[in-house]
This record gives sequence, structure tokens and C-alpha cells, in this order.
Amino acid sequence: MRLSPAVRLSEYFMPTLKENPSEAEIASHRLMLRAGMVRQASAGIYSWLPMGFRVLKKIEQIVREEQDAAGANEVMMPTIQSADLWRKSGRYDDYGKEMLRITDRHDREMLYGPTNEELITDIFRDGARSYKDVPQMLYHIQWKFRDEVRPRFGVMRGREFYMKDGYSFDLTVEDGIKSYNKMFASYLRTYARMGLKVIPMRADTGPIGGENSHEFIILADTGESEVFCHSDFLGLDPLAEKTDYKADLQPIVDKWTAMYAATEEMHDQARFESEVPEDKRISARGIEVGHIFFFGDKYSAPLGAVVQTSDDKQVPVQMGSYGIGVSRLVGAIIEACHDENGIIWPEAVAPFKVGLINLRTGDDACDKACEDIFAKLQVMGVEVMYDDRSERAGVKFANMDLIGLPWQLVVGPKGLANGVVELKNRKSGEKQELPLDKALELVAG
RNA sequence: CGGGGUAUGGCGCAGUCUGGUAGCGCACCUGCUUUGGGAGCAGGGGGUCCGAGGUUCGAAUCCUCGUGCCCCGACCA
Repeated sequence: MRLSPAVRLSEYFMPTLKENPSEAEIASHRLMLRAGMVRQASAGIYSWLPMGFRVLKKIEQIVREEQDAAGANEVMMPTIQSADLWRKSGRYDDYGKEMLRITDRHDREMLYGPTNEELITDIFRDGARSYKDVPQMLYHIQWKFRDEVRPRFGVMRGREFYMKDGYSFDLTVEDGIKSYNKMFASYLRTYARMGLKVIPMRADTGPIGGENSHEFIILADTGESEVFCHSDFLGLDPLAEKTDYKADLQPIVDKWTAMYAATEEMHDQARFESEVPEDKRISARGIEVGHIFFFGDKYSAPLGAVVQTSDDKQVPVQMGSYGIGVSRLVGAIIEACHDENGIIWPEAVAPFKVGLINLRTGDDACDKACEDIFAKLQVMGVEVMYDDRSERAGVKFANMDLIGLPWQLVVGPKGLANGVVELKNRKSGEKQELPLDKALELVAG
């Protein structure tokens, strides 16, 4: 999907709010409403307005690229599923009220999918017969619905949410772990590309048990749960070297699981203190932005997803599932990246890279200079939002800080008279007056 | 699902106790003056006061029953 490379604010739909809506408690929820990214449709259900939708699509695209790079194949499954499938896995009765159940005109029982293990297993079972059909990894990015008792925190804990979920299919447990490791490595890259510091933490595997389940957590003051980890995690960079998915990825997994990291539920204070030197101990708030899980034949066995081995046996495939909360990430990134004035987008997910501010719309020199810059940025392939409205300077500055584009290019009559424009970096707050060419160069870099 | 709040114009709120036919700030529209960090003056538009019953000459206000939304907890991507 191609996003519009440039917009004029006078023609855009970005209803910003000066005051905080009373229903929004945490920063990301407040800022998303104030910046005109989303509007609540009902509890835990949101409409995505143009700018919020752009960010959602950018995150989705990064997820997609990294899934593809790891060798997963994209599919698209429906939001509405049949109850029959869920009866086979036994989850139709287990899932409880969180599952939104629907009856169609023929009184057939349907449901709005809260997840897709059953459907994907059914699809795989239908299309794979032989050990030669594995390994296989399938993923899709789709809306899901869980009828949470208490939705909150805006899009971070909505009832309807956009999620990437992937599934791996292998012949043996050993191969299954290899697939798990691929996803582990690709997740590290995915979050790093979004400008996030992510820490994999051993997750509670529940009744199934086993070592192979990790939650991917980012640190943010307003995070939902308490986490404990070694501070050296923050110095690791998953993008420092290329990830070779054909190679053995166990060293990468080992490197990222060697140091102590645990959520509240899994935390062991004694171990924490013995394994991590005092000055390296981080105890902070975290937000879960992904979860990976190897669960063997839990679904393949009851649903009959078997393949034939080279010695003529039928064996259920070994499966894993891998989730990334795409819509949740929009909120999570804001939680990790904002200040008192508004959002501070990491460049990779920013709705636009540059905000072009015309300080005096209607002034010939300013209008002409801005139109020229607006056109040049498009030629350079730099996504730009041009504030061409006849608002006062203060309004434009405040608005641009609120929506948090990485760069603000400010064009006013005073600067133009001296042959300069002002370039402000939203993150550092640093402002510099530069000749236009120089400013464009910096922005493009 | 337990506990607590709240519902008045697009947003934030007052008015409810003590009933008399709705108000303030922001936003919006028009005009003039302004113009480098959320302008000033003047004029203007917009509200079934969450819903349904009831009490009353009269209900945003009192009573009853619903509903939406938010917060804390338990639960979760």
C-alpha cells in the first residue's frame, strides 16, 4: 500500500484538540485523541483518522517486511469464523465471554476471531500432506476482537485490535525450535526498526510448560506491568549485523536470553540480585508488544494436521505461534516517545518526515518559497506535511509539536529576507537557521 | 465480574443541594485590527441538558427504572 507522499494541512483531515478529553488517562491515549489520530467509536473500539492510519500502516509494513525476510508467507484469513472449528479444538467452550459470538440468518453459530490457531491449522491441514511440505511459516495481519471486560488505555488495550499473527509448522520439535528462533530474531529486528528498545522476557507458558515462550517488552514509564532486567540490554543493537535466516540462529537467541529479564509474574528477586550487579539492575515499567510461543501439537493433533514422514508414518506437525500487536504498538511507541508538548515520532513510523510551516500564509514571498520547498521535498522523496493554513504562528508551532513530526521546516518573512529558513529537530529541540539548500540536505539525510 | 465515579453545544466545565424554561472558556462563522510560540475588539450560529416513566401549574434540577462512558481491582496482545 502506497501512502500519499505529501499533504497540505488546509486539505487534510486532522481534527486536533487543544484540551485533554476527560476520558483519556494515559499519555498515548490523550495524545492520539488530541493529535486527531483516532476517535473512539465505542468502548475499546476506534476509528482511525488519516494520520493515525498512516502510522498504523507504517508499523504494519515494517512488520510485513521483517516477516517476509524471515521466510514467512503472508495470507489473509477472515475476521468471522465458524464455531465448528473451535469445537474441534475444544476452545469454543473454554474461551468464555471474551469471544464475541454471532448467529447468522440460518442460525449458524459464528464468531469474530479473537485469534487464528484453529483456522490456520485447518488451512495447513488442507494444503499439506508430506514432510516435504514443511517447514512452513504463515502469517496474516488482521483485525481481531476480544470482548475485554474492561477495555482501557485507548488503542493499547482495545477490544478490537490489529494484529500480526504468524504460525510455524515443522516435522520435529528440533525443527520447530529453529522456526521459533527465526521469529525470535526477526522480532528483535522489527522493533529495532521502529526505534524501540525491546527486551525479550521469559513468559509464563501456563499449563503447556516448556522454555519456548517469550514476551517482547519495551520500557515506558506508563507501562502496564513491572519488569526487571539487566541494563546491558539497552546497549544491544539487533540491526548492527545482518541476520542470516539460513544460518543457525541459536547464538542470537542465546545472546538475548543470557541476561536476566523478567516480568512481575516470572520475577525471582534472589536470582535477580545474584545474577545482576547492583548498578546494572533495572526495575521499570514495561509494555508487552509481542509474544512468541512454541506449543507443539496442541492444535495439530485434535485438528488432524498431520504430514506423512519418509518412512510412511502420519505425524502431527509441531507448531508455534507468533503475535505482534500492531495497533497496540501505535500507543506503545507514543508511551515511549513523547514529552509535555506532544508526540515525538521515531522517523521510521512518523506519519510524515517533515512539517513545513508557512509562518505567513498570504505573503507572496513566503507562499512562493513554501510551494517551492513543498515541490522539492516531493521530488527528493521526503514525506511532507505542509501547514498552509492561515493560522497564527503560535498555533502552527504548537500543532506541529503536538503531532510530533521529526523535522519542522519553518519559513517566515524575516528569515527569507536573510536568505535562511529555520530547521527544528522535534526530538532534541535543536533549532538552526540555515540556507534552504543546507536545510533540505539535512532533512534528506 | 466486584468496587467507585460521571453523563449539560465539537472539547473542557458551571448550573442540580434550595424546581421557574440553559450559561462560561476554547473551538466554529462574519468584519476590522493584528501577525516568529495556542492574538484583540465587535457581531453571530449551534444544545431532544443520556433515555424512558413518574411527581408538579412548571423538571437539567426531585423520584423510579434503564443505558453509555471513565477510574481502581481481577483478567489479557
